[in-house]
Amino acid sequence: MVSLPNEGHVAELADLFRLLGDSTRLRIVLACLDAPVAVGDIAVGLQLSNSLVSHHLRLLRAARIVKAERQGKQVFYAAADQHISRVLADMLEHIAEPHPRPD
Amino acid sequence: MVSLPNEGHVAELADLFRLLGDSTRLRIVLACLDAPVAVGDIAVGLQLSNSLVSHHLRLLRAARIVKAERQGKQVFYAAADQHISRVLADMLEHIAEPHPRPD
DNA sequence: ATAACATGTGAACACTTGTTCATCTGTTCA
DNA sequence: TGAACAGATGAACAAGTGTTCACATGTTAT
Repeated sequence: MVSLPNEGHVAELADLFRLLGDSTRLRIVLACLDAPVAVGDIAVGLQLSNSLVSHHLRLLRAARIVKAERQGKQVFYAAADQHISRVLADMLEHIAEPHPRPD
Repeated sequence: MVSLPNEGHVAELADLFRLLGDSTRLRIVLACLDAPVAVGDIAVGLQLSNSLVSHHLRLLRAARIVKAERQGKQVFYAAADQHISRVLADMLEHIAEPHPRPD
């Protein structure tokens, strides 16, 4: 049951979903879902350029999907809160849902 | 706790989020979240052209975010399953979450 | 059959956006 | 101070996408 969000919240909601709506960016979020990871390590792990990862992380951080914490030369990123994990888990369940007959 | 989705699932996940990532399309989803609504009624309710609503509904239906049911001349659309509502609810909670300090 | 209504669809446009490259800021250690 | 490392950022381009317009499809009635 979702109490209908007002106009402003709809735009904010859409912005969040749009950020998760790119495969590269989504993989970055998934990479730092369980524990903080440094930018460079994300880049290596996903085989992306540091620049690209950094660009995406900036957007994700601005939307508070991830949070950053500096440790020396490195900056570690992690999922901002539990809700992000839940959103992902719910959407995975949606995918897992058997699609019977239509359309 | 999210068991890491494989490559194919990441793309599928991203596609779903991308569809919810447009304000117009998101409003359409919200409009038929609780009960089936006809295309024309959605258009009137949101002040959009029938054509635009239809275009969006096609994408949403292809991704099984909404399901369609014909009744005479009209076609009623409704959210496909509970997971969609949950995803939206979780993301709303994320927005409601107080953002304490950083940046 | 025809008309009227509801929805679907293809093409075309403007606009947005992901990616790369080059450069810059900031931090640590010598 | 300088060099070396980690990350951030702006510009520019290709590719993708939301919207409109005109027209097609399908359904119910006369």
